[in-house]
Amino acid sequence: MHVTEQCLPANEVLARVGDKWTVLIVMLLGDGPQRFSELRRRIGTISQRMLTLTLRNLERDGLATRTVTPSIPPRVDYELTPLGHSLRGPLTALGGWAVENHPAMVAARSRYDAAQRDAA
Amino acid sequence: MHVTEQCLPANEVLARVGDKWTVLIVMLLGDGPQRFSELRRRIGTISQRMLTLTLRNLERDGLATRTVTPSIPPRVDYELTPLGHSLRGPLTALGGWAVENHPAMVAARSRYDAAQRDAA
DNA sequence: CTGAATCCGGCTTGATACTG
DNA sequence: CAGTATCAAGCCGGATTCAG
Repeated sequence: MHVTEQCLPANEVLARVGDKWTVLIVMLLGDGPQRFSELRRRIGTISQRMLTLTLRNLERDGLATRTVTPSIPPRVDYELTPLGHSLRGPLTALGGWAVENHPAMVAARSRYDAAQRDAA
Repeated sequence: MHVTEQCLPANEVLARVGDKWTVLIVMLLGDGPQRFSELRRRIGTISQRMLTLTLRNLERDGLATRTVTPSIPPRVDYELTPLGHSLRGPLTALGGWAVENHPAMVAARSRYDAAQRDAA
């Protein structure tokens, strides 16, 4: 099996999960079901629009469920599906790599940029 | 430690690696050092511009090295650094999840889109 | 062969205002 | 409270052309 064939779905998942808010929200939902406003408050800087869009996409991809309680005021809870929970494993693995090697990447960038400046 | 703090570097790495070509190129470079034209040929559909940009970013982040052989015609080889190789582990883990669960995601999308059409 | 420079279309994100 | 609609801005990726 060629590498490229493995990479098509892998890249699609990465592109999907690599957007600005998905990882954060999946991890927050890992703590258990939560309301829209609770997620909004915990993230702090996200716009209503992006929170809605990201949650919609998670629902669409079968990673989360959306439960509406028709009360006044209305209440909507989001929860990871088993599929969504299963994503947390590989995600935390990559997260572990990130926290461990992020300093090295930042350092490499500084060196590279410094070298570029010297050349200029 | 809050989840959000873990997620900042994690998301940065994912955003970096979630672009259109990085994963594929890292995996191809996993086979060993390769020339610019060889990568171009193996990928097939990538533009010169994006191959150059992606490789530059890999070099900048310390994930790959760029070796120029000043001959005529010039020859440039790219190779993963130890840091780059260490990324392959978590990457293949997520890749495994992707190939395993990609069908489920596609199916979930179809269901969701069908439900949306019915509602309309 | 490898890569830089330019232009351009599209998608993603964000701010703002409005609704049930 | 939980959205939807609209608009503007910015970045990404692709095609093309030129250069060492």
